[in-house]
Amino acid sequence: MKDFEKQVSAVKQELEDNKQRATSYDVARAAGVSQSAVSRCFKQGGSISKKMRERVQKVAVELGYQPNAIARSLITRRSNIVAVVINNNTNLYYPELLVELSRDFNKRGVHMLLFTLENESDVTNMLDQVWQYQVDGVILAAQLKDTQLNFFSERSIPFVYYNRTTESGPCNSVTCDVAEGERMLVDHLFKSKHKRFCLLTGPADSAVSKKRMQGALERLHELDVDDIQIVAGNYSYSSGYQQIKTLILEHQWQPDAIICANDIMALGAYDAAIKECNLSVPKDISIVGFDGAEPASWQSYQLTTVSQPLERMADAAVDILMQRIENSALPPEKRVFSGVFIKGKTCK
Amino acid sequence: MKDFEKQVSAVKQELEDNKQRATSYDVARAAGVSQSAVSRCFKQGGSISKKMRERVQKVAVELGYQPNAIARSLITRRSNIVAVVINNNTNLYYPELLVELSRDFNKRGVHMLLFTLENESDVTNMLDQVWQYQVDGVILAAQLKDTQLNFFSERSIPFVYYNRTTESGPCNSVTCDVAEGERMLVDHLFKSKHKRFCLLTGPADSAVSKKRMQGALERLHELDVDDIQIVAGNYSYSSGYQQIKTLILEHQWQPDAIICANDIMALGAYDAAIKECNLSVPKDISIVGFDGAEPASWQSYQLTTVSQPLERMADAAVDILMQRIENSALPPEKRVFSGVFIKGKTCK
DNA sequence: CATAATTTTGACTTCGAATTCAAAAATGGT
DNA sequence: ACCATTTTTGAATTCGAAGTCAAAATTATG
Repeated sequence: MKDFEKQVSAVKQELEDNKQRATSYDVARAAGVSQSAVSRCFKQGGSISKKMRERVQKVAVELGYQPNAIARSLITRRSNIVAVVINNNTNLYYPELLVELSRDFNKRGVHMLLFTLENESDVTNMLDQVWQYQVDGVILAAQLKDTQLNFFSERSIPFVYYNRTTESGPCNSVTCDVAEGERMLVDHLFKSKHKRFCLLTGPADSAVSKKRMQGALERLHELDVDDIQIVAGNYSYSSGYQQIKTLILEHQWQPDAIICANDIMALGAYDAAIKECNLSVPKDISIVGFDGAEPASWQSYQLTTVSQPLERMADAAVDILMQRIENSALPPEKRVFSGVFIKGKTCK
Repeated sequence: MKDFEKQVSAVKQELEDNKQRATSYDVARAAGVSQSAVSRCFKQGGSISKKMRERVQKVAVELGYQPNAIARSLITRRSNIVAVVINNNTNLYYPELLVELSRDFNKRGVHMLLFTLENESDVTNMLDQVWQYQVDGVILAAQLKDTQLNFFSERSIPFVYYNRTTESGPCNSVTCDVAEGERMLVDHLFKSKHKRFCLLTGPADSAVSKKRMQGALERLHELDVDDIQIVAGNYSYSSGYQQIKTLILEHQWQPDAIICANDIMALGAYDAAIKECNLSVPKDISIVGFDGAEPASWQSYQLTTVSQPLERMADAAVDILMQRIENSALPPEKRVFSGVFIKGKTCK
């Protein structure tokens, strides 16, 4: 056995005895080089000779060495971690979003720290954690107060608002053109002679719901429709079900079209209309949603809706964020995508 | 202005000028104490006088200081980060799981690094990242090869298998008693005189599907049923739809009961039976699933299924993992939960 | 072959918080 | 008021990789 190999296995033995993981110093010692050399060896484009690189790499593999990302982050001031914040109490369709974001970030060697918010205290906690963990950036798929957004700006942590934006002032955001989408839906309903409209909203504090309902209302007003009833749901299937059941059976007010703030509620409304009110969809009543959630396309439903281009929106969000991380001087950017009208079978 | 306040605002100014975030040294300097004191102040049960704590805290707030979690992790060898790995190409119901895990971990001040796997190279990449980021532990809601599991054991990274387990040898896992669940379903069908069974499986490489289908098969054999057809799906709604449509319309073999590897496929099967084959459920054909996914309970479906106690399972997984993180000497533990039979309306 | 130009290398410092240990301060008992 | 005991405090070290800079090794040039 050569001296070289002897040294390697000695170090290896020592690490095992002490149950320690290999550090760059260990690799250096085993390979008979300096720690700097090991570091450079793992750095893209580091100034290092081929011979040295091979030698170090061989030892690194032997010892199971991988650079400690924590230590690296400390000195480089780059954690390669981004926070993704989603709002849990809304039934908007986030699962697919997470997968999509994860795919995009991983491609760039960036990792996702996931935060799910349920109440206000979660928000402040999240802000603290984001700060403590030195995340490089944040994707916000949750509604925050303006003062909470300031938290990021003050600390120059780049962030992108997903599916939301700020009305006043600049910020990075990726949204779907809600007004346009709702217009398509309303126009479609109007053209087929619907007269009495019910709007089924999301939770009162949801800006997304507000935006969508407002979009629909505006168009309805433009078309001089004023037979409108507004009912408050909370994005969930059961809220859609209950609200429509109550509206029609108890309040005895029967719309000929229901415009829902999201797809899942629309499915609830659909089931209530059919099962509870003995109505036929779309003969007696039409129903539309918004999102393009998977179940909306199932045979039993085939909901008429506007589908958000989730994949492109996720790509855009990641893109915008990564750009600001690389170059903090870039000005804010709002990217707006058009939704796709899906002609289902829940409208006349 | 007192000397004290003067010093604080001087430091604050300096940080702002250099666009630096406050460190414990800055706080120490501003408060006229040592860095050690600042550190102790932020440590639960640190040996520090009330007066000092208040003084430091006041300055910390003033400077917007929060301990740098990265630096802390480096010295404490505890990142307070766990990796959660989910398999993306299966349509099992993970979204709720993520929310549940997130809630539990956050309660304990632990954060989730999310990994979604799509192919084999994602796995090796994930393993490297887990190692590099010094995660304290791992929740595995994805199928891994034995050699890949060894990666964790060799490095003594605690991990918990979710919804899966190893047959041979010990490991931490949280599962639902699949055999028992399938037995309930089969028995239910058998009692109501079903004779011809179709099993609709998940993807061939899914251990979960294998387990579930095997459970159903075993019980069927015990009951001396042998009129069984096995059809391969992939957990998705559309695979369920297509496979059942094809089976009944083209192969002209009509079962009187379909046992699906998961709920979402069962819903596809349901729709295919009704819309494509003009059958009535449950009069002509019965359908059962497994999971307790949300859409299965919707009025249009009301699927008969076995529901997994997701919340308790998530709690258990977090619990087991955190225990092993605190105390690495604990022996492995397999926790098995019973599923809950949900008598829907898709069975005679 | 000598010298200049270039590349490669290693010693040392840095990032920011936690911890050890000894010194200093506060407290208690008489 | 004195000494013993306990509690607080701060100086110094540590974690592991990356970057700076000067020394050493290599290559190029006349």
